[in-house]
Amino acid sequence: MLDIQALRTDLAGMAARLATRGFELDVARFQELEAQRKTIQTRTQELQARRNSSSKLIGHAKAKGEDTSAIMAEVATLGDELKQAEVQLDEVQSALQKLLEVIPNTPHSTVPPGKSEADNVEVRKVGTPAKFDFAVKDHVSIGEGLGGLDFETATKIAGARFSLLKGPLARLHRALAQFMLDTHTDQHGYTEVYVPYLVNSASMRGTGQLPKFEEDLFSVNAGGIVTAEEKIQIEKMKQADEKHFKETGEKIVSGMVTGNKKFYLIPTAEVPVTNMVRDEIVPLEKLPLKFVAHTPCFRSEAGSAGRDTRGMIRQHQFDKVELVQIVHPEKSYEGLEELLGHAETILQKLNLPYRVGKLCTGDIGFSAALTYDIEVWLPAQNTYREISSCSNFESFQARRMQARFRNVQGKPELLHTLNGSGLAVGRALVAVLENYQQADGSVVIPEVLRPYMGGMEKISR
RNA sequence: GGAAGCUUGGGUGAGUGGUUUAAACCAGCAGUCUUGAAAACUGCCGAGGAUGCGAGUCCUCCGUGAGUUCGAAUCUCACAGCUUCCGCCA
Repeated sequence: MLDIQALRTDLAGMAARLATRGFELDVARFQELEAQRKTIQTRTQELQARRNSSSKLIGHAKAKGEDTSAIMAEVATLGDELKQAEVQLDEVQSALQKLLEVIPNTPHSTVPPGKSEADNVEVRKVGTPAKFDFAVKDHVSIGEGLGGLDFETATKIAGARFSLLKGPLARLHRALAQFMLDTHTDQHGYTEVYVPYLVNSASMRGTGQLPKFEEDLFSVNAGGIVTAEEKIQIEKMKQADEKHFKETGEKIVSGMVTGNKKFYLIPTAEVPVTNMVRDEIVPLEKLPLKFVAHTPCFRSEAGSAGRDTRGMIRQHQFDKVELVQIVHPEKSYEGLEELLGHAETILQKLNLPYRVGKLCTGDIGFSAALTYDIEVWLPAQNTYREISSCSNFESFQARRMQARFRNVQGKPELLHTLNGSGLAVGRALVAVLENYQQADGSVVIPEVLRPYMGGMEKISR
């Protein structure tokens, strides 16, 4: 969420910055709502002040045993007007909030201008793709050839966009995750955390997935899956009950129909980990906070029908090791470079060729101010594919979450949040299979992973 | 799933309808004293917001949301969370 003060003081400037990333801010609407808010808020507060002082007078008078009927008659006339003003204020405030919640972050000044993925800027290329003296196979053929990758069974169990790993390949997948976690905790100073995979809507709101991207998420209702029709039915029953109790004045008994609790499946560990500091004031000396978590990630892939349908590139469920830093605002860009380096280390240790790119204004995510993508070389596709995305969100998420620290003056100030994949485990597995494949269909295990594979050097049929 | 209790500024915690503005203590900050530190003493010390050039004035917040009232931390209802016990369970 953007700073509403920034919008009030420099609306045109903010609109211009948002325009660079292709977002058209409804300036007229904002101004209209702001004008309304100002009028209504001032009037509401004035009425509240009058009510408060009159009520206080009644208290004084009653204490002295004086007659209060005159003041009470006067204050009684305030009631309706005040209630109406409060309702109006509430409406305009929530309209403003709604408008604010769907405005993306402003890009950092160093973000290259551009419209799409094609305008992203390459920062560096590391490692050289190996030359193969045989026809390379993609990870699907390699995995199936080794008997360790089984999409058919996964489809039977769950459906499209799921995968099933078996034997040494399942272990290799686990080895990758373990290796990443150990590297980040032992060498990069991150604290490992284990977190909930289901979160509430407040957490999704905090990191920016809600309210705008609900269709990308999976959700569940505690107490069983509830269909849309059932939901409507429950809502009707609730309303009928409420009406009944209001009309009759009967007491509502605990255990009557109540709302179902909704959980969202995390699309990334960013959500639970970053929300650790939601509504917190972190002491200055605790900064920076650096957390690493290995979790499954669940994405509906609603907008990507037909894309990457072969293999395990784009799945409804995949594992990821996520790096999160919660830092002092002055340290966030320093932190981003550091975090990016930590993610790169994994690829270097695995000896996988990759390149780093800076996303342009048109391709950058909703909440991010600056994003680096790391793409790993996939020989079968003869191209680099995204395996990590490292972003600085500045105070955008912190403002939504009210995540703050106490500055040297002792005043609460918004933190900056950063995160990046270190790395996507499924895609790392794909990269290892394809880059380490041999002519006979076997796959050599990268040296750093062998301790996690019981010393195994190669996976063959 | 059942029962009981609880939820108040960074922490502990008083506060059962108005008489002052949420007491007190701890932590924190500043100062006095001291060669320095500690102790002691003095003062400051929740968050968000409106308005104003400013000093200031005002509003909101006692788990969340409704309600009763001229007036609610306090009364009523619902929900959430925590603690303990019972049941079930990996």
